[in-house]
Amino acid sequence: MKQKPTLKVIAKELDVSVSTVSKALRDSKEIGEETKQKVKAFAKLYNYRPNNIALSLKNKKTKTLGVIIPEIVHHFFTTVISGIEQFANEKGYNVIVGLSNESFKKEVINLEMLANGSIDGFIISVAKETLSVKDYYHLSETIDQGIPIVMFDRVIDEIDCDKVIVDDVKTSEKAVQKLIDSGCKHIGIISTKDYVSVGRLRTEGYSNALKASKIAIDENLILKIDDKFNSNDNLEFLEEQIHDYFETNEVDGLFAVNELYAITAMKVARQKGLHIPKDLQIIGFTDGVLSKHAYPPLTTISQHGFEMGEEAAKLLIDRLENPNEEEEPFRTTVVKTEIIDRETTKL
Amino acid sequence: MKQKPTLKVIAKELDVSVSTVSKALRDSKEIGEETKQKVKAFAKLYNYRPNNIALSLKNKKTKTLGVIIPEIVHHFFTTVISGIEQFANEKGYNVIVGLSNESFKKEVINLEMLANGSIDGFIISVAKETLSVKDYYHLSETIDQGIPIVMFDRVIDEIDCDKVIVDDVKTSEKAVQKLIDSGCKHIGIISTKDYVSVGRLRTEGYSNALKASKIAIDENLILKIDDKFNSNDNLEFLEEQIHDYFETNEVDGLFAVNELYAITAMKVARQKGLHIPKDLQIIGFTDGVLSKHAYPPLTTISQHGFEMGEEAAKLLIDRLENPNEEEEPFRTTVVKTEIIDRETTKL
DNA sequence: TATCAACACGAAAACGATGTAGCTCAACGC
DNA sequence: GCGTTGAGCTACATCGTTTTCGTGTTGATA
Repeated sequence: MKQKPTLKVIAKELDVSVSTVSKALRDSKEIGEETKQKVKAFAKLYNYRPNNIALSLKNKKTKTLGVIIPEIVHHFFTTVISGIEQFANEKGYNVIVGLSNESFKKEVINLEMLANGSIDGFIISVAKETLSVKDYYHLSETIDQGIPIVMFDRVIDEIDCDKVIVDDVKTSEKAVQKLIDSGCKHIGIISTKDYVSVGRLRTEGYSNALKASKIAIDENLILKIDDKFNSNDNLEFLEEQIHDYFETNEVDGLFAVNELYAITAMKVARQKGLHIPKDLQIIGFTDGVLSKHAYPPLTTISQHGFEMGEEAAKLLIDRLENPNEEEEPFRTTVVKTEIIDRETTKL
Repeated sequence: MKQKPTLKVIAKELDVSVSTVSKALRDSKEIGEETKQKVKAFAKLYNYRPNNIALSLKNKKTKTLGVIIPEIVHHFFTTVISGIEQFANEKGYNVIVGLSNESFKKEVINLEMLANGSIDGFIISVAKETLSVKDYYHLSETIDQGIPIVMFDRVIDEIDCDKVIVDDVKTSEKAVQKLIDSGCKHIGIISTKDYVSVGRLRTEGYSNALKASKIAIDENLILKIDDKFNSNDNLEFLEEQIHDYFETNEVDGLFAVNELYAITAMKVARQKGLHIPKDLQIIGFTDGVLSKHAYPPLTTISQHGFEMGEEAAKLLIDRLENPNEEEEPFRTTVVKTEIIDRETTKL
């Protein structure tokens, strides 16, 4: 086992000083050509690489981004991570991932674990529990300490920072409008409780679309699922709720705020003998593997997770590398969405 | 914006030495009770946290694990990451994620980017391209430098290190046996090219099962997909290949080495008017969201990704924290698998 | 011959923390 | 009165780099 060489050992070996080695490797003009060559050759031979930790300490930059998400077993979040990773890597940054598991406490712990010098900035999608208890101290404190945060998807209006979102309201309007245009008369929505910002906004879009077409809003058609936890932990619960919903409501169009809700609704509808899209048209939100490979393939809204990730990384790295007295105003990037037409709608 | 305080500023503020502050905070008996209290109170007030980077440099340990996987938009890998993350966090470790995108070059770059002090050890599932070009220098060199590696799922026999795998051969045997028991007479397999270890082993299990039942092996029934790249990049290609396969072969049982192959096969079969499971029974490998939410829900083999992740993290951290002259023999943990019976098989 | 760049290099501080070794002052024993 | 002891604190080295500020040796110039 050959240990990684340090400047010191190279210096000793070559009988020069540490500074000389450092400068030679960085091609400083202070060092003579001959010495440079000698040092470089030696460094290459022993495969010298500067120790990142030492550099981080010196530069007070780690070139590492902390990404904290509710769960990773989730197509949308993984595409976002891909985007972050790609952009970050291009810029020479690494990515540390922390999972909050939708828990407020774990989110706080993760933040604290990393906000001690390990990372330069955060990209975060807030846990449902955090949104529900409305305790944002850990976030504001982190920002206060000079560590920038970029929020994506689930954002907090009260916190001032860069954000990457989709236009949930407008997008949902478009989706519901499509349902209307396809002839649906009784359009329902399966959403989340209002504390989840995206759920609230998408419900708002749903209402807007109906109003615009002068369709009365029937509160019974609005189902707000209360899933505080991981999406897969309470699948039966979800199925049950949707089942009850179908028992008490007759709908011919359904807008679901995520693909799991959409897929589950399809499953329940099928059990009830409904044919999709003949008897019931469905549009989901978030284009993931489930939508693509569902039967029938689900018409859905793509929110371009990869681009959201890229954009979030870009915002963060921009801010990190241009600390213009941090007086730069905070930006909110709206990533455009797109309806992917598949087979659960007629149009 | 209040900057994070360091020992130095606390020391100056309280008019004691840096060492005193450090020791007071660590409850050293060298320091008088009074001073301790004073320092602790001050530290709490200003929310002092030791700088991780400085500690890493001093201790030559980063308490960070590097995880390099082919792609993250993939249910199996994300469950593994969840497992890694959970175990690592419990032990006070962080997780840096690197994506190889199935590319040899990106794998090498990722390894080098992290093997300069940023991490204490690696957990890796090797890129397909790496397996295909059989160039393992970056891996052996990393190990040679004293950075331990744990491989999972896609492992390399020639490299000596800790490994976490499932018993692909035995498991596949069981699956195919199940198909035989369910009355299938013409059983096919959709696998990968042989350089992907898991594909080769699962094909081996397939053959074994047939041999055990004295069924002649028909090479035509063995389809080896050559997808060097990301699973989603060449979906049409995959579909085409499977389509051709069905054109030239009559099968009533199918074993697919991953869920995407299985789902795609179901789709093609459906297009050909085959009823599942009446006309064709299918078993997949890897229990993901696709299998669970497919129509009909796919009978599949769960390889317990979460446990694999936990196990990998455990092996790595064990080795990191017990550097018993690194003479500890390398271990290979075999995580047990399980057939999840759903609706694409009769039994 | 004294002066002065230019050149090539080294010493030392700094980043933030820890731990060893040493210092100072008081109390105590004999 | 002198050595010993211990409590309580500080100085300093260290981890691996970078960078600023010297410093000694040239060779050229006035």
